Amino acid sequence: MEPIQSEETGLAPEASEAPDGEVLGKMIRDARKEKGLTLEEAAKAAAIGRSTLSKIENNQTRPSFEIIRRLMQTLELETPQLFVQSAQSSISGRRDYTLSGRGEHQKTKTYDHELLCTELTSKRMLPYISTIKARDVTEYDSWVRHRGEEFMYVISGDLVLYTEHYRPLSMSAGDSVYYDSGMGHGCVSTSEEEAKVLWVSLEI
Amino acid sequence: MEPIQSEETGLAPEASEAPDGEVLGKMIRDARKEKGLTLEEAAKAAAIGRSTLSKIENNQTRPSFEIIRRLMQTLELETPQLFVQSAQSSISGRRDYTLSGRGEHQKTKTYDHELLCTELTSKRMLPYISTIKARDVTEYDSWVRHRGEEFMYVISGDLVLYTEHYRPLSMSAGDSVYYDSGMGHGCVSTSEEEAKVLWVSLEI
DNA sequence: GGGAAAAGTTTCCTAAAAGAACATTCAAGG
DNA sequence: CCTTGAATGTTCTTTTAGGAAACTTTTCCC
Repeated sequence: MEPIQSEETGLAPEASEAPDGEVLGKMIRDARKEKGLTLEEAAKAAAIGRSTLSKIENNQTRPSFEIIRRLMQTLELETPQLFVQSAQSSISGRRDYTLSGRGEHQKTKTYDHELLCTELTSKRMLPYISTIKARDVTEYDSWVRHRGEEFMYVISGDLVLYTEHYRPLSMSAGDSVYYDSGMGHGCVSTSEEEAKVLWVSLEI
Repeated sequence: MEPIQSEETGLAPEASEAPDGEVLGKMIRDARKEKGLTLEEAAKAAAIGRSTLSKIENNQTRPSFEIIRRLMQTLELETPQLFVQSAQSSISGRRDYTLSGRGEHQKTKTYDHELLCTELTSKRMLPYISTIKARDVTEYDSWVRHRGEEFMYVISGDLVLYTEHYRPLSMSAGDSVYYDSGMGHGCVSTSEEEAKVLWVSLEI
């Protein structure tokens, strides 16, 4: 149901593998369920038809931008999510290497929360993996805060990222976040087992 | 042009004073002009019709979400802008936080590269996941090279990282490397299945 | 279980978006 | 001026979204 290509442009819709085909509907349904709303309640709140919402959730239609906008407000969805697509993964063991100048790459011992590179002074980004114990915060009672930007990727487990300015964000394996690390933040593992997270931090 | 209310819901569309009515079109036109594209070029790049784009820019239509998504990619528009009511476009506000949670990531036109964040302009690091097809190089025939640093983490699969100055490096799930991306580099998947790699790139 | 009520899905129809073709405007040269 | 070609705007047609209502499924009491 997508051959939306134009004769005029002659372009295939390659540039458009997006939330639509698969995940958009699920995303919205999840958000609705999470708020404990029925189709009717949600539809009413967003001022759209019940059937329309149903079709959207089942990916049976390509909603208009306007409709999506209303749903976003109603379900309090974060915008970027909608434009983004899925990836998932699982990992096993790990070794790390650091390639720097010219010469050899060296192996760093990686235990549990460990740096993923050596020769820090020559690098601007700081990659490391953290293991977050079940139901335990990474850093206690206060926000972690350091001028710069940070990218986080959940390798395994489930966790919640708390931030100073936003609602808590539930994440699981394969999810990622990019945020301003000057904003207070912290994690709690919500899975039974511990969660593994890859961080790449960039100081200003 | 707004009586979009439903008999069923009986709700007025109050909850929706958004970019549509006035600014959406302007926003898009501005973005296009800024990139120095003509209607035709932009439309082609976004795989939509020229006339459609014209109508959108003149607010003569309520584009579908899909269409907006493509335009966003093409024009590299910031997502939130589109949803923010602000009739006035002072987007200056802070923008920390790009979620790509719940397993959704934006896919870029770069075939199997999936960007893990949006609003690129506001970020210094560029995180993305690449799927490397079995026995296929990521980038063909020549080294990839771009001033800056790069961190790579193997999510799944086996691969070999070839670099200009070093011996090929075999890596598998969980391994990571940090290197100067100014040095030519490229990957080949050595596993039967495709390999998934997480990259975080930092330009100088 | 059986029957109601609620939740969700599908159908049908109307209104509107998307694309192609046609029309217009605009900028340069002659 | 008056072309000429590029860029944008408008008209026309086809396709599809969106809503109401009919229909199906699920839930949950009795």
